[in-house]
Amino acid sequence: MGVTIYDVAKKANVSMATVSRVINGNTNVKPTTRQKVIDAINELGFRPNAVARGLASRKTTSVGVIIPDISNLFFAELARGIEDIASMYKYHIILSSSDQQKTKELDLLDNMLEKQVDGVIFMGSSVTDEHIEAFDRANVPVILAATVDESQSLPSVNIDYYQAMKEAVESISDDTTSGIGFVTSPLNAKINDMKKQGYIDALKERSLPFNEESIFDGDDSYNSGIEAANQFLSLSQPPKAIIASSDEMALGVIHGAQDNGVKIPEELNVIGFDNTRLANMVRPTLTSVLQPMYDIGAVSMRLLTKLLQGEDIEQEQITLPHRIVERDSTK
Amino acid sequence: MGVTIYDVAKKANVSMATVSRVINGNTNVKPTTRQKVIDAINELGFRPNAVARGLASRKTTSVGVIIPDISNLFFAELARGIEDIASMYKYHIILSSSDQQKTKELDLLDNMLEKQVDGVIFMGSSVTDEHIEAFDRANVPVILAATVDESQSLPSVNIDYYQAMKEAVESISDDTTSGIGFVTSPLNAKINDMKKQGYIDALKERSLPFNEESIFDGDDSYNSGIEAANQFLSLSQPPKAIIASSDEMALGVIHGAQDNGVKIPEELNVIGFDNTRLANMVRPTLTSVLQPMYDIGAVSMRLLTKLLQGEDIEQEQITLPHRIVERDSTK
DNA sequence: GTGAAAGCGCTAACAG
DNA sequence: CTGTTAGCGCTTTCAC
Repeated sequence: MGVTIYDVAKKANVSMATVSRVINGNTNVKPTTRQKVIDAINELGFRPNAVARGLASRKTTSVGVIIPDISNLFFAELARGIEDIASMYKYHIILSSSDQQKTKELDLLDNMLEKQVDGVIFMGSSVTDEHIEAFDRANVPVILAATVDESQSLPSVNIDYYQAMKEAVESISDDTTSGIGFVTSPLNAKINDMKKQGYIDALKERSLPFNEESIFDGDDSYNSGIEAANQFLSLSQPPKAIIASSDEMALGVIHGAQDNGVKIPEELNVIGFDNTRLANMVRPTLTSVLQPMYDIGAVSMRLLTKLLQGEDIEQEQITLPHRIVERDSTK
Repeated sequence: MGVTIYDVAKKANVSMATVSRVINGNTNVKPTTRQKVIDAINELGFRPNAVARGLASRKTTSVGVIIPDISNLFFAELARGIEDIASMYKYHIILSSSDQQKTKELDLLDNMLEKQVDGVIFMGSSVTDEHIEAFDRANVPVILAATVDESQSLPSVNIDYYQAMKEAVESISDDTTSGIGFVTSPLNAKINDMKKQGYIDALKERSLPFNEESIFDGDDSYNSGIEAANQFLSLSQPPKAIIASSDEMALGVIHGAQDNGVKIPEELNVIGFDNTRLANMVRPTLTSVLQPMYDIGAVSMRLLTKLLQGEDIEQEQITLPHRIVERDSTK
């Protein structure tokens, strides 16, 4: 560029300190002086250099966001939540996808810290001791969004996955004979484990059958939902309901079942997870466990701003409400 | 933090200049010295400060990305392409959603420039003179991704929207009596105009009827697709085919038609645009115009790295290939 | 092959 | 209310 705070100072016949004050909205400047400076800024087309400011102030007003995959609907929605609040508080987002690979996650964190981000929002499948160590060394606040850490030592924003899943199972109408299938995935391993536990406990409470065949390990894709349906329907005693840990897999289940001539919901109930826009884009429409992705992102970022600005925090581990949105794929 | 290049220098008994050389892989350092420095770096847990480096070198290795809406499947995919190439070349991404509002776009650009980004990738609905001016003042390269600018003065990456749409119309089987409907949206106005022109020209060539009723102005949402279907089917002479400018709207069209008891593709052909994952998640599966979103992002970023590193550019306005992926919603 | 020194553009005491 | 003066941590000539 070229034009600096110093050029502005000269043009306005003041010191650079005064220019700095004007730029930063410091009130201790006489209105006339302020105006002189503002005029000079406009005439010169001066644009403050945030890098220099960052070096001097040790604050960059940018936060790092480590996300598994930005092209995934679920995370993209979450990212939007983060972003909206960030821009509301004048922060910038440095965004990187990790594909949930630990080395990549750790590398990204390091790179972001080199860039002197003021804080980090982390989304990942599991939080290992190595992660915790790295977060500690970071010296800036790190928030977990839609990510659980068993040690509970980090600020985080989640829903109660265990309970949500349990309710999903309970929402299925009574019929004590046949079982309920569950389609899981390795993505977000920790969270899916919690869902699985909720699923198992709920079955137990209802004295419904459970065995290894009750669970299908998908990969979070539509196609693995189709495979799951085929698998379940080929059992000697097919389940009367299938719950998938993502909407996309649930859509696959619906279509897979329909391709087998199974009527939904009459012969098979299907429940998805996340209540993404997809839930409305299928016939029958999909009953799904609403997980407020956007809000998780927004609340995470808000929490981070509080941490950054030294505001009081009542609660560092936040649990947002979930709810089952009933549509036509059940009952 | 605390530990600086200076601490490392002291510990290794060299000058900070030498440490700097080691960090930057400068070859003019004696191997033994280099090793001493590296040891010191590790012992101290030194992490270079990219902000200071940015100030001194006037390069930040970060690029700004202005995107309409990161939670939109189409753009999210594009963003992933940008990101993958960026990280391959050690650049960071500063990402912000503009909602295609001009003021926001311009503001974001300004903010990013203050942060001294080395370049910008811009996605937006239309490129006005004001945009061009702002891009000029930027003093860093700006690339348009999936965004057309009539003046053709900026580097850009797109497909041939006009031609793609024309081919979509041509792909519909002959039947000279009834017309073909088009569902458009204000999003990406410029691009949709080109599609519209391709649509109109193709109709003309096939001597198919065209009037105002042939076009439905949607809003890019699933629901507006449903409305479009209702609207078209209520015409005295309903079209025998409907093309939507996005897959999500096309899905709406399919379901809207099916809800009216219309059989697809027997009674109505439907074609979407973008060939997103959605195209496989409907019954019947959706024929769609493949637009390589990921590639558009990747190629844009690659182009930017070339510009940034002074590599030779053969072509600044890149047109990527498109293609119609036929599925069960047509013929 | 290595060191000294001068900035990069701005913030932040500290005076006055 | 305003100016002076140090840095922030690193890169980059220019010497030696």
